[in-house]
Amino acid sequence: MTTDDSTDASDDAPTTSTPADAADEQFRPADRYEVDHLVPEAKAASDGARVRMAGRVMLFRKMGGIAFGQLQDRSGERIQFSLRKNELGADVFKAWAASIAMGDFVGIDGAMWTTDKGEHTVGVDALTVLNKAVRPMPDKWAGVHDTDLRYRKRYLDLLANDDSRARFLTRSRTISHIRRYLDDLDFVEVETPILQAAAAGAAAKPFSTHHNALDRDFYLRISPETYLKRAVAGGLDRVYEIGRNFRNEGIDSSHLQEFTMLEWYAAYWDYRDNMRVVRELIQSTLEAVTGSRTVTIDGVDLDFDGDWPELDFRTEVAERTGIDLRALREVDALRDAVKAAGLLSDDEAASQVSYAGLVDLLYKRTVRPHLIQPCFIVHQPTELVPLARRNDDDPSVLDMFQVVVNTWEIVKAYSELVDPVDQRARLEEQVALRAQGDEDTMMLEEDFLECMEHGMPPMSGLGLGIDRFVALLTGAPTLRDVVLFPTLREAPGS
RNA sequence: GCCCUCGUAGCCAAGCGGUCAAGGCAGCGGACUUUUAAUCCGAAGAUCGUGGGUUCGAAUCCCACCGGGGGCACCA
Repeated sequence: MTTDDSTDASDDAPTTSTPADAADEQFRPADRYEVDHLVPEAKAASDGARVRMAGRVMLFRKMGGIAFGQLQDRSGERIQFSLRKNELGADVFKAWAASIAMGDFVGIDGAMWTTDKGEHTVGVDALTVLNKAVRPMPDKWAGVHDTDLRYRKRYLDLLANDDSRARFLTRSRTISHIRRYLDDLDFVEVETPILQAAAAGAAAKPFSTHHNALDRDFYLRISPETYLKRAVAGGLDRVYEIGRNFRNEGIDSSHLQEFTMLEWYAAYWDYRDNMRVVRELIQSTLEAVTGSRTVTIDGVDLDFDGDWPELDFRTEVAERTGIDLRALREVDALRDAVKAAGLLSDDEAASQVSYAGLVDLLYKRTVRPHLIQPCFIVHQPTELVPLARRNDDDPSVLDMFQVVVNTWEIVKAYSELVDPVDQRARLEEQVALRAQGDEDTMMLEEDFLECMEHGMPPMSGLGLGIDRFVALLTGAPTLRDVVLFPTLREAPGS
């Protein structure tokens, strides 16, 4: 609607679709708006260049015959725009200046010019108010600090706090980089069921729900593992999935009940292959997203460069506690030893009915809190994961590793158990433990066992907690800061 | 579930037993043609999270509840 030669037509009334009396009449939102410049592009354009842009008004100030505002678009950057009385005419200037407020969405069309103070500015000669904000913006200087508000009304947090916006962009870039990396390794991205008849693939308490048409209860998946293995059995040798898992457990800074997990499975790989690939993936992602292989959190530099130390699970436990898991292979004996050493309280020790649970708790309590720099912790006792392959030289441990950084476990991976006889036996142990009251056991899926009986290639799988990884990359102290809309209690009054 | 802590207008925020609960931003009215959190003038906006209690008197002290944060417990 605006042409180049209308720019200097200071005495003509500019063409416009602006509702001049927005305050009086009922405002009706506009429809689409054609844009040809983003903020950084407009900033780079020379004086006199025509630009057509749309975005949110982040600042607006009027002073008699000129008004300045700042427009922010999806680039996240802001550009100044101006309305000038001597170019627009008194009536149009007055009407337009009155029709804009902070928080509104506007389309602007005009020519670039530079103010006396040297700021590159869009001299608006056609203004379209695209939509009004009825509620006020957060304080333009103080922003939004209340954490409750930041989580519940994330859109305000995103508008007011640049670091919040940056964090979610980092999250997005991280995930795209991971996709590209795996695609280049010839992986296929797949999607597997979230509604599952048996919550399998991990030791965790599931959410349950009900399917009306089938009149059948389902669990929300706690892990995609057994479905991804079915896909590999079907000939999709390298598969990955990035998706949500659900675990009906407590919330804290490193746990969410709904979290995003990357899982992949590669036929003919073992856990050693995965150690190499995941280290390279993490290093490459760090470089792509942050430009460095070092991350600083709470003043501590975490150095991801080079090889990472490899720590033996049982050796670490022994060094920290004096307890020899190689000798103590049975739950009651271990519990007595732990209690005797004063490592866990009676309640804590009693809370774990299984050997796996007790070993895991012991490790989390005594070893993991000391693991700050990126490291692999390898060869967990066999009982810990019923889906993992035993080590050939020492069947009491698994061909397994975890990556721990800053006391957070961000990766767990192992060579997969593909022997249907061993698998059935180990899942039956889980069923027995559940019968003894251990809720955190794996459910037995007959269909999965049947799949394995049809034959599965040797493979190794890996899980990486995306939320934790992104929190690490962005220095966020809690997972809630890297999830746009975290689950919270019901807001008061609702 | 337990412990600690916080909750004052749309936002930021002072007040921590004593007159009508500061101030700023945003919004509203006005002035101003080069601002950069523009400035100036004016008017307005608050069940002080909710409900009880103590006190002559409560935003301020106590109890309960709701919500946030941190810690513990549970748990990837």
